[in-house]
Amino acid sequence: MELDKIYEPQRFEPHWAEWWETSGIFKADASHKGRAFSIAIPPPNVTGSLHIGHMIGHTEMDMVTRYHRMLGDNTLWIPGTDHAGIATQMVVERELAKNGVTRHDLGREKFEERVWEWKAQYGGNIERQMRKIGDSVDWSRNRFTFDPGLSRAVREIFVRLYEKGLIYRGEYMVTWCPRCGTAISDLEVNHEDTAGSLWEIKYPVKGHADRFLTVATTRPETMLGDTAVAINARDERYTDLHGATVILPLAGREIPIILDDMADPEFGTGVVKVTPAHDPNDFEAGKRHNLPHVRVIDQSGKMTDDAGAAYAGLSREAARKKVLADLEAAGLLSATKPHNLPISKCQRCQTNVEPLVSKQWFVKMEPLAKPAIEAVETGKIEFVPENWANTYFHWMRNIRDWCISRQLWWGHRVPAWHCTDCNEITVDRKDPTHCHSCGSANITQDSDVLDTWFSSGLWPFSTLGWPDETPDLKAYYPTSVLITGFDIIFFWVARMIVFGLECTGEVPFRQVYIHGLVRDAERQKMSKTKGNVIDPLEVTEKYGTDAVRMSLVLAAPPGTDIISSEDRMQSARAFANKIWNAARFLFLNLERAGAEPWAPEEKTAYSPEPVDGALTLEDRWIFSSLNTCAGEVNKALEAYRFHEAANLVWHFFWDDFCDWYIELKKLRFREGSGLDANWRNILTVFESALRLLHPAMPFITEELWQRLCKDREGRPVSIALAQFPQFNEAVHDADAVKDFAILQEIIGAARNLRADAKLDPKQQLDALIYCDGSIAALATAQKEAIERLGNVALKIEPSTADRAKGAKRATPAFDIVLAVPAAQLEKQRDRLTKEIGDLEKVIANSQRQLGNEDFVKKAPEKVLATLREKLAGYEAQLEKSRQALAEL
RNA sequence: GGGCCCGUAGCUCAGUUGGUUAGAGCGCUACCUUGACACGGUAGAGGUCACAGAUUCGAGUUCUGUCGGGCCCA
Repeated sequence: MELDKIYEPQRFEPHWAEWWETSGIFKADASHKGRAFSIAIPPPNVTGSLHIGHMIGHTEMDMVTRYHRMLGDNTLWIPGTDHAGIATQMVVERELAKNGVTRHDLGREKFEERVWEWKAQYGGNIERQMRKIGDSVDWSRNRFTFDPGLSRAVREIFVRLYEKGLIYRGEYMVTWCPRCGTAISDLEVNHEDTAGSLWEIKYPVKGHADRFLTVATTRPETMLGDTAVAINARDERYTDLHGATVILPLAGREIPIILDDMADPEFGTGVVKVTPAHDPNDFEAGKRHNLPHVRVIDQSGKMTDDAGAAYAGLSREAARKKVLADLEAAGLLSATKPHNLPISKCQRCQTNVEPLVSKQWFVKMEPLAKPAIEAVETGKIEFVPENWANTYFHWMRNIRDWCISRQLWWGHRVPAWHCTDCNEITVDRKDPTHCHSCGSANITQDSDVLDTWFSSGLWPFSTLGWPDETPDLKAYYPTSVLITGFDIIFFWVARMIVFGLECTGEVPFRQVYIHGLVRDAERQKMSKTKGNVIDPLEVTEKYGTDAVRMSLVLAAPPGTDIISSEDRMQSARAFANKIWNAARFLFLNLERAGAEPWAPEEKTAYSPEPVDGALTLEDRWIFSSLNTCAGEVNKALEAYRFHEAANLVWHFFWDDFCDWYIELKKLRFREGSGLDANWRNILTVFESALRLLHPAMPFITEELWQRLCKDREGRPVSIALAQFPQFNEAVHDADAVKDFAILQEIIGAARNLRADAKLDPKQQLDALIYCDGSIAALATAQKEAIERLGNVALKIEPSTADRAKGAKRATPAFDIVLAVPAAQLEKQRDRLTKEIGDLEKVIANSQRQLGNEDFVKKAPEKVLATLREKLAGYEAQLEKSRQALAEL
């Protein structure tokens, strides 16, 4: 039973991590009778590895899952990963590139095989990490967004939406990444404020010698694709030019001057260039005015032939330089002004994105968004903290159609076939052999794949077997809560709500808990590209998984970001070490007492057992304290106040259980006593505390619980399956709590007086306590405790007795005097003087309040009564302190 | 430009519906290797709750404004 002197989590964590999986205790059973609690993991990217940011979410999910499992709920946590279209394709292409091979050399089919091979070999990284950190997921239900079942769900919803007219294909301006060679959604773009320039270019007006229209632009290279310039109709400066044309510099093309509100007369020269093929606003303007598109930049980011022979083939950057130089030479560049502008970059590869017109597939979002907004408005889905609902509403109410096609090879292929004979499209749940319009067999499947988030959006129900009505779907859907970071509210949360309602008619989850992001010491978001990620495996190796989990949970109150710091991990490890050593102490002394290991019959709340026919104060108090703690922890966990739950058990275990309870129980240990009531009480509290701690610190609690309970008959195989402690009104002992507080005050006063006197701490001092009635009874009963913990020899005197010489502390309940030589009393004097000053201030304050007629009239009686009571207390205290000072 | 959040002890942060002399962890100071724990114990120092108004008998907590910082969206 003996434990190592120092807590070394590395020695037992791997064992329990493995056993939790092989024993199958987290495997859910859909036929379980309990209330269902289910949670779907936000599927991490299959190419990814767990960073510390995931770890907070995983810890919170694990805490809430373990908590519900211990409540006896029918609990399921579904793990899995997503296939991460662009990211995975990039990884595999990079590998091929090492051998000078491109995906085109392999061909689509072979390439896809290679990706599957890669996935089999490296894709399990994040799952291994999840096993290591103790996630209590059901691995038998592990899912991948590209699994056959989930792919069928994707196909089903695509066809449904297509049939409803909610998926369409068309030529629109989309955000294009020239490096990735695919369209991406607006969400996959980062905007960075960058110092750039605003160039002013003079466009000669045709037929008006020496008349120019000056346009301002941040992207001069796109002027080659201008097909108009716009002015505002009410701009009087240009009224005479209505209907005129200008000659596009460098290109020599004649383009119209159009009247459009997009030109703001107040801003700059009031003239804007219009490039419908390369700017979203201009694209719209082009539609309004029927302007032609001149495409000057291609899909790889190079200038096209239409840009003119002088520019064709140049990169965007080189073209800009040349255009500016050429304009300058022609005397048409009138100004270059510094200008800050947002530059849009591909989230994956940081390449500047390009707005391009191309043929893509879209989901019509507005009709789908409506019920999704209502679900949150009516409270069917609740955001925690609730202000995140604003972010959600804002996005959903301004939603734009979703471009779901990607020009990639890794992903769910668009289930649409194009007919080469009639040009119609056939979309079906089963691969068609002929065109549904003309019957021709000359059909080919669309080459695009779907956005990964299209499949992730189905996750809460596709993982449970949808579109089939499986027992899992019936038992666990809707899921209970989604726990995730705010950065994917749009990407994922919103789309799950949309798809959940559309596919199943029900919300995908009832609550959404949004946690903060973990930031580094400079408050930077952690990201692979910045290279500031903390590897959770490294720190869990160093401090133990439990300590890292605890440190994160404590640092993560709802609605705040989490600053990751190794200091916090160290202090959490110190806490784990404390638990370990408390157990070590108990086990050693249990052996010394000659008692066999023993654990109480499992209950959710306990009352203390009498020792030698009577309940001890420390037992009455600690059971009350445990009871209160259990109640508060339950409340905190129900409300997703993880940090509060962690704080409560920390305080209970360290301050109450270790510092007071164990210290007092040391007085009652007798060698060879066997397993007496003292021991049964201690072990009962300790075992309950382990259960309270288990959701946050699963490893150390499992290790110690197994050692403690291994021989108990009829026990669950794991603490993870034991019941979670609950509050029980009947157990609460208010008198004990009150008396114990006075005991603590007596001991505290003795220690404080001694410390101020700066005497040898080993020297036992005489102490006299002056009190009457119940306090005197308490002091008498707890004489040994006071003497031991205060290191004094105690005498109890009536309050009327003359005070002895020495250091004195006066409180409402008692006075205490420590026999300290007069020479050591200086600090006492300072302290009393300060105390008197403080009291005078507080009394003046209270008197002023009570003297205020309005206050007395309007404040509730309860507040008045407590204040009067307190004032009386302060006054008595002041009197005592003054007297004490005088007696020094 | 629209929206959200933050400003409390040296540092990082709690403080739920307004009502004890505002708390924790780390750090700091002094003392202590007392039968588990120095990853420990005991005692202690440290705050005009960013600023200015308003509401209220009463504001760290509600409202308005100012300043400073962060984030999201356009």
